[in-house]
Amino acid sequence: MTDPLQIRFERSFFARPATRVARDLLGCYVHRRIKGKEMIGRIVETEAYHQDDPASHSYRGITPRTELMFGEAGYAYVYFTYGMHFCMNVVTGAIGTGEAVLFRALEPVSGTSEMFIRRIKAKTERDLLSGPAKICQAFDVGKPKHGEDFVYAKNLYLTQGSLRSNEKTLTTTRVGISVGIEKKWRFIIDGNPFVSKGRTS
DNA sequence: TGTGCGATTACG
DNA sequence: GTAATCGCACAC
Repeated sequence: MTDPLQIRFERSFFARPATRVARDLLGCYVHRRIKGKEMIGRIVETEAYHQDDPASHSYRGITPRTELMFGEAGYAYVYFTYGMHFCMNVVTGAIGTGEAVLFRALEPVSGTSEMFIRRIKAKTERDLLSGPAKICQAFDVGKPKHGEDFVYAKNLYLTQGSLRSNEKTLTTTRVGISVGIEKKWRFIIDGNPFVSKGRTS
């Protein structure tokens, strides 16, 4: 397993079509620090959402909930569903387009004992981050406690990484992205090795 | 103001 | 297979 490089992304990385960002995020790292304890997960499955996809929240245009998806790329779009679960996206694309990439599964890299604290029902490491709502539970990402929107920005971030195509991981049997088109799910195995990215701020 | 259902998870 | 559980979007 590759060590996290701790190189952050520039906003321009996210200001591209969701399908591209979803692919390029595979192998990258999600960091979450709570009270000095850091948790890291490696992205092994993503899902791209955009305005033309009936399954996307942005399909019906700008609403109070989806306003974020139409805004500036790089912000976290976190939504609540089934009355109990939160799921996290990163907003992509140009301002005015309703796009985002959902973090569907991560491979635990470090801070697993901290993850188990919040993932009460997880029995194995594989259970920790193998689903979009599990990621939010493990990382304690959900409704802002005091009514703020972006309180997590300082402690939740992404860093660059890479991935060998068709690599098997702890949490998934298939590494890749999926794109929803008219409620039919197309799963795309990532076949393109990542080019190295220059250092960013 | 009412209602149907969801980008899910866990358990039987 | 299905309960849990509530906010959102749209119908009325």
